[in-house]
Amino acid sequence: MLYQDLSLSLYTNSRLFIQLIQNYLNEFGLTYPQYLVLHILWKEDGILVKQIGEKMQLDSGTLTPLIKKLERMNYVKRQRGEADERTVHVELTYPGKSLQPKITQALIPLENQLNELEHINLADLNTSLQNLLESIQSLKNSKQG
Amino acid sequence: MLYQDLSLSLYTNSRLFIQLIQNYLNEFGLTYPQYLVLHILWKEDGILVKQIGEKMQLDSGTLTPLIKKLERMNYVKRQRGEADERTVHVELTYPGKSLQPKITQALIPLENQLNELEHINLADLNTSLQNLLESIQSLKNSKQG
DNA sequence: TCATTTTAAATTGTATAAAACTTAAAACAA
DNA sequence: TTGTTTTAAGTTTTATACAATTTAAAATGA
Repeated sequence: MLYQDLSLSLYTNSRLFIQLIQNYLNEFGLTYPQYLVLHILWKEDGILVKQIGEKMQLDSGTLTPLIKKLERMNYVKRQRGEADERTVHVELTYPGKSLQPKITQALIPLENQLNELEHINLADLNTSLQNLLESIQSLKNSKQG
Repeated sequence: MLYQDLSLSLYTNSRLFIQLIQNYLNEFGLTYPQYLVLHILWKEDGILVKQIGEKMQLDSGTLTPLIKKLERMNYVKRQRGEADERTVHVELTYPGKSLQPKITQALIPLENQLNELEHINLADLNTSLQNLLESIQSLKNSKQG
């Protein structure tokens, strides 16, 4: 029953890690999922809700209200696609762009703390989790076929 | 910025893994957190809400409504402590106990699927995540001190 | 003892998650 | 073309998470 322990480990690690990061996001009034959306946009601005959903594995049911919240905070602007009116492009506002260096700065202490955990190989763990994610996704997809 | 990828990996893996398990819990009308509480009680019946919270790293704000739901489903009974009236003991009912072999049976196909992922060492991953969890907890505690 | 502090649950309010459904637009197919 | 299907967002409902507060009981201390 190893997978039982694994699911519980993932569940608990995920929540506690997010709580750790959340400590540093509070001063900006951002939640972790909101921060993730901004993080994605800082790398690639103007993408569709659908594309954000693919990167985070979330659908519009979760993302639409979250992105509307970011819009009310004036960090992003939502824009209907002209060529395809079903789509919505999410673009950073100036305040949204300006947030990046501030948050990066604020997160440096956390990065330093985590780098001191020498007995943990973050790179290896990342690789293992990436492989696991692909396996889970293939299992989910194979159930549909 | 490795920890960024790590937090996203944990977040996504956790949710998708739970969705995978959830597929097998639907026939019992149970959610994953509800199943986890029952899983804990199957190993140790009659423990306190507080103790369940320590094992799952959740507090009464989450657990109280969840356990009340399990009580409405007639899987557990909540009982005020006699010696210490602040506490609440959670005990399995007969239907709650009877559920264990049924769910164990229903989860076998998932276990088989996961065992076929030979390129993933579940045991190693478990160990790494356990170490990570301890590190995260120590970081959280050190912030409080 | 009795006031103070701590503790275990419960409550309240906000923000996800996710399934199921709706809507409008685009793609497709006979 | 036009009827059917698919797709992208949005809406609704239910169930967590979690911070902050409240309540009642237990533990502590001068």
